Amino acid sequence: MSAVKRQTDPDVLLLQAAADPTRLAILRQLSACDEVCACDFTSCCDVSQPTVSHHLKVLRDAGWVAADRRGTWVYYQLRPEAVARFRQLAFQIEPSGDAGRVPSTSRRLPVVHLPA
Amino acid sequence: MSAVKRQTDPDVLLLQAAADPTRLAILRQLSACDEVCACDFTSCCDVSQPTVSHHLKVLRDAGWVAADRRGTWVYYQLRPEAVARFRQLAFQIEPSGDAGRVPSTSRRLPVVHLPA
DNA sequence: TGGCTGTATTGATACTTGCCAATATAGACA
DNA sequence: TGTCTATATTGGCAAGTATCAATACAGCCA
Repeated sequence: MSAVKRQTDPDVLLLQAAADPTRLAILRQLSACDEVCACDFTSCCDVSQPTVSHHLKVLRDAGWVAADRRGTWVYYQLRPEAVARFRQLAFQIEPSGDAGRVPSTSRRLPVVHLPA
Repeated sequence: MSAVKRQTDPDVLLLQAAADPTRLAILRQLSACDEVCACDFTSCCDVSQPTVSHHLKVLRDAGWVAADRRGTWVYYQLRPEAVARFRQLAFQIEPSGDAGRVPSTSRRLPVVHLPA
């Protein structure tokens, strides 16, 4: 039941895919270098090659990353659509009383009220 | 090892707390009404009272919500600091082509509608 | 005080997930 | 063809988690 519910909410899928230390490290790596070879994640994430491959699959299935095979190597990059959806989600969640206020710790971001 | 790693990254904790259908529903409810009684989540989330209480505890521990007891009832609300951190994270993850862009002035987010 | 209501915790269970070793697959090249 | 490298998948295990029933706790009121 809960498994069904979970799989039907794309936002939850997106969050779940990002909510892992290894996968968040992968996403951050992809933010820094726009294209990263799969073999490079093995060193940066301190896990075995099959584990990296597994996490990359999770990120692929969630729509976070796109894979591009060139010969033997597979290069990964962030999918802008997923990043956009993540940002929309970030702006959906806001203290209703504070709508329009920017906390001191954050950059000055536009407070956009997006449709559900 | 992974458990340790996970617990040491506050961003992962924040994401993990949000990456559950029930808890995301709670966060969205709190975005709509800035204060919600604990008893109201039972109906909106379609889970039992102990389960709601459990999820509220997870959100509390992650810093997402604050609890305010008034007599018998406990009212919950979003913590702006958590919302701000979540937004920072959302803008930290970006296709490298967008790096350094200031969102408030040029809000040309790659808003592409994702396929299901 | 006792009884009532709302909330939190405990205990048990089923499900999910992260991990690695072993293996399979894909492509390059001789 | 065969071998080599890079990547993906499988199988199994250990750990985590979502859930509810039962119970405990907190606060109101008679």
